[in-house]
Amino acid sequence: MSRLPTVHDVALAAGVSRQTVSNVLNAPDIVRPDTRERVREAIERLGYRPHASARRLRTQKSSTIGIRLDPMVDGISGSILDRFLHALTEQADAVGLRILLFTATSPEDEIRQFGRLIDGSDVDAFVLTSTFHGDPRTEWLIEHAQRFVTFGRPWGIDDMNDPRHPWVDVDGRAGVRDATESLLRRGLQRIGFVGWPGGSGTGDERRGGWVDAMQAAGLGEDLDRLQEAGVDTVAAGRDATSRLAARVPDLEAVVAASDSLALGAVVREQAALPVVGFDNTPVSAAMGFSSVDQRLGEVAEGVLALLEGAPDAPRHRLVTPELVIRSSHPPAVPDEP
Amino acid sequence: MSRLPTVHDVALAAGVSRQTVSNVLNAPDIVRPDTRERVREAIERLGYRPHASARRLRTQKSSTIGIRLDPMVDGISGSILDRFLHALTEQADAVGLRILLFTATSPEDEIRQFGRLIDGSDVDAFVLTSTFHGDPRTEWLIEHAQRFVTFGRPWGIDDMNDPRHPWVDVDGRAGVRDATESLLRRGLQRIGFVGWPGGSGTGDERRGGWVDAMQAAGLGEDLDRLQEAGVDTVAAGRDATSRLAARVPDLEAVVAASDSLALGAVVREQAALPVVGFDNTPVSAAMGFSSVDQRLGEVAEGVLALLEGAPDAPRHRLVTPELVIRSSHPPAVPDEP
DNA sequence: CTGACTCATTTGATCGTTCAAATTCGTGTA
DNA sequence: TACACGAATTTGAACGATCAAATGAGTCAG
Repeated sequence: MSRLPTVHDVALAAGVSRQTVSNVLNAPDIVRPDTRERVREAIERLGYRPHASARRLRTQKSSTIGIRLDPMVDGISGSILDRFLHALTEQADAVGLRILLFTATSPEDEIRQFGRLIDGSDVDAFVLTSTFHGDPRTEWLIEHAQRFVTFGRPWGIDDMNDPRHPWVDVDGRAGVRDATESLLRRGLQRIGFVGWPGGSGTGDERRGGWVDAMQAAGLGEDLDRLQEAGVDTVAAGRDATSRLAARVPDLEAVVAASDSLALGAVVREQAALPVVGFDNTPVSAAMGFSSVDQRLGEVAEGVLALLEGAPDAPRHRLVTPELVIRSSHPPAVPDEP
Repeated sequence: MSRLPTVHDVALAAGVSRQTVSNVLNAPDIVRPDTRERVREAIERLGYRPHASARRLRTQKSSTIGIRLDPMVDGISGSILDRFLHALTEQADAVGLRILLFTATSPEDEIRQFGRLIDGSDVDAFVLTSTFHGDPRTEWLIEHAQRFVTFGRPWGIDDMNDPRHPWVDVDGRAGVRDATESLLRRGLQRIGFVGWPGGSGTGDERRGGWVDAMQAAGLGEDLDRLQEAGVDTVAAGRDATSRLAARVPDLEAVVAASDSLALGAVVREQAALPVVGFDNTPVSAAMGFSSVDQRLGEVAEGVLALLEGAPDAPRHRLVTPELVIRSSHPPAVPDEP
């Protein structure tokens, strides 16, 4: 197999100079249409591909996004990152960006990795997942003037609108509100909520969606009695649902903060009650219960847009999730016209 | 922030030439110990990191492994790739290799991507997952003299020992045999198997492990009656278990070819029977049933070893999985001394 | 017909590293 | 003393692309 063709070879073949070839690739509009076509034809004919490393050396941009591959989280929801990664990879590819993976054992270690990757000019932007209150990583990145976007909003008081911290998040509140309203619209009223213990921003938001919908429906009385909480495992979901069902014998449905909790509810209830989960994981599909889908494609799109984005463009984006209705959902009531 | 230091800066600081700095990094043994130390000190002091792209341009090696990120598979088992990826990333990093992700919509598309990545000198080796009978991808890679390793053995007749096709796989047969023997050792005898429909190499191997163990225990009579099959979903697992239980009322345990099928069995049986799955996914942990762990760390290690491996080293590796026993397993019988 | 101006294209230099060949230095041998 | 030899180090060139500045070809007003 002979040497791969370079800009030089293409230039020779098309009877133009190196730079013109380069321009056809990077700034087509400044090249006269007929030359452009001739060069394109030569590129095609020779099967030329720009050498990524050479380009990166010259431009001093790696066009690569670093993302930490989390150690498998406990719950079933681990696959969200997986799907997000898939969407991100696909869309990044379309705009000429690559995804470089790395691992870390702690936030501090992750910061160490940031340094390594930046110093080696391996990446020129980061995507962070699973942000938490007082996250040292974002602070470090801001301090060191690195490009990044977080999937997950910052949970500090004022951080949400800090223009130095771009973020994309899913509007969990709206998602759970939708799910609850969907059940209300079908005539159910005693709708319980199984969530996470208070204090996690994400969890509180999701609970808030349920509260919103119940109150709007004039069912704001009994909300304390109708909710239970547990850590994000199937067992906790099952137990929480048990407690709830014991306290509210005429419970009509359960909305859960995650598919893990929802699966616990489903296992416990043996499909006697409609259950709605959150994340639309393969498990919800497999078990046939409804779930709120995070629309990770849109999240990925938002992340890339913010990474590229002009400084004056909005610095964050809230994606509205979508309720996916499955067989265990109660049948729809004919809509009012 | 000022410009990052280069070999030149380090050379100046240490009072040597560029090349000596380069040698300290790439061939330390040809540099005199005291010079070496002086250069190392300068590197440390300046915080120098070699520029990855420059190095790759010069050496014409990308030190990057391409791996396709599968579109989320249906079942729960999607997380295997996830965990494999994690192990691979971690270990690759340790030997100076990077992992580059890409996506593809079909094997043909994947082959197109191979071409793209090779032509752009983005990667110099591939890791393939989910190999299947008559896989066109491996053929293409062999044809085009590309370095690669598959996770999953080739299923063609003679391919297994083809030295041009290096592979690492998990010995599913041994895993299921172990699982079955573990139940036999605890005194159970009527152990059913819920597998995939015949014809998939992996599935047939796993079934084989169950057959092996049963026959070795002198229970080879009724094997046809004791097995059922279904596609790899929770629902299929539930239904297959139902059929099995209907036919074999005194069924004592179920061994399944996957955690998806196993979950179906668990849901159906409500923990009345011990169930053993395969893959040790988070779901098995969450639901508390035993499962066979693929030891993805060892698989990753094997993959990297084969990628680097000398041509005369063994061209494939079979990893023995490990049974993870959980609460739903029957209590151990005191071992014979 | 000249000069100013624009648009398209070319030329030389450069990014940071490593390869290959050249140089320097110390040491042992005839 | 001279010479060869090997080890340690240095020097010039190259990898393949893009940047910045220079050149060439038209076009139009004066």
